[in-house]
Amino acid sequence: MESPKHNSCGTCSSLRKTHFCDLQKKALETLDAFKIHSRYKKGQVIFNEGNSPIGLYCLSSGLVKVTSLNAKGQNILLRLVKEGGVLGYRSLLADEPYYGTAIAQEDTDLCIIPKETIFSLLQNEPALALKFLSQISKELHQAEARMLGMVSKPAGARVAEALLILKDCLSNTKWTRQDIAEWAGTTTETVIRTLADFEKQQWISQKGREINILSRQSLLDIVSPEI
Amino acid sequence: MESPKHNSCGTCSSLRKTHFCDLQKKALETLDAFKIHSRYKKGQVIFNEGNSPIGLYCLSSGLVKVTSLNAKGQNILLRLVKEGGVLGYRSLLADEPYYGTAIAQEDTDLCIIPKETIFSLLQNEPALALKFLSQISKELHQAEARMLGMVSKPAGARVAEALLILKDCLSNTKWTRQDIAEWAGTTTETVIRTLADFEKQQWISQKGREINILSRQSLLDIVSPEI
DNA sequence: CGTGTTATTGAAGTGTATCAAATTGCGTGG
DNA sequence: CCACGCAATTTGATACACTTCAATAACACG
Repeated sequence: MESPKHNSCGTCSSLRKTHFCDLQKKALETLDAFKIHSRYKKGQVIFNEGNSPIGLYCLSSGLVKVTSLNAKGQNILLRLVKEGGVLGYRSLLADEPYYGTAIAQEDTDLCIIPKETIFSLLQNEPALALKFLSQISKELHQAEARMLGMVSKPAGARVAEALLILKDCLSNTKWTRQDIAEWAGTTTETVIRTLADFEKQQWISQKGREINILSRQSLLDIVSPEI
Repeated sequence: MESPKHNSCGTCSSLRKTHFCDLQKKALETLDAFKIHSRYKKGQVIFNEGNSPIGLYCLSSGLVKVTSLNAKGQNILLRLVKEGGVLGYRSLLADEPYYGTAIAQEDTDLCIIPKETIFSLLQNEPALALKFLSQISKELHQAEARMLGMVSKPAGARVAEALLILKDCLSNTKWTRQDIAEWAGTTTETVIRTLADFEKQQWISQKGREINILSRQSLLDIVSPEI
């Protein structure tokens, strides 16, 4: 693995994918001056439910999942963040404790931008604030859409959706049946039975724990059935 | 009914409850210059799912509900906005069409702030942008918490929650069993059976279509049961 | 090559949806 | 002001998708 070349945001390979891509040199230097680079191994916890945010996490590589405990004591996968994405901004901006736990799903490189730095940037860089506004607005949409799905779509459709999203996000990650269940808001047993069903329909194939999508369209069809 | 004294935001009775409360005189004058006052009677549609946002709605009085159609064709109540609240900002900021329909639940007075005006304000008033960031972040939390509840809490708990929220929001509004069902993500029949149950437990009383909460604590207990 | 984790299968139970039909409450116009 | 008619509410019976629990099988990892 190459050594982390994170002396400067300007040379970060993920800069162009981040919200900070359009910052002027001077603002980037401010970022550089205060950010703290950090590295997490697969499985390590980045922050815990209940913690108070100390800053914003910006991923330069890897994959992080944020899960939250529901009323039945099972975890639900709230979001996935990959390189170029930001993590922990919701709680930071709302000035609330984290309500989810962030775990490195793969080896992850990230920078922590201290609270004061990011708030100062947001105040001095209107374009940056607007980018955050736009992103959170989109996530709010996704969250509400997902809520609608949870009450109205059968488990099969939610499993299909989870499959597509997880595969899209990172296909080389070893997603377990439980990961799928946590996204779909159901149990592992239901996921297994549903996957067996999908296989019978020739929409996917399973060898061992691997899942291959054979007909993406068929899955999409049951996610959003055309009336 | 008094005539709408909406010549100026500075004299608006709801100003202090809005995100615009801390604006300097000059910025308020900009708002005044471009805003359009409008009035909706109970039941009237303010915007429809699929429409493109033309501006931001700021309520000076009344109550608006935003609902969205789910996969089974039933409506789900997404949010309630009362005086001082803003409406339609999510789609505006994300630059997406509305995915919900806004209906005046009561006679409503509001001002439409054109898209250009609000974006210009957000760029020139960092504090305003931060307020919006904070609000949307909180709503994202609520949406995700609600999603967790939808998959993990039994219908009874969701009905109790809906009761509390709808009553809190405006107790003098005539909420129907269907309104409750739309918030709880269930059917009117289940709501009725659940309410009958609550009445038997002496947590509420029903006379005709009226519902009175007798023991708020008991309802809270089943919403978030202490383990 | 064993040991713990993940996956699989089966049977039983249950919370809710669904459908249909009766009843009540409420606003409206005669 | 009453009666009418429609909408909202109520109740019952039935169905079923999904969870839950339990026990076995396959896999991956040291």
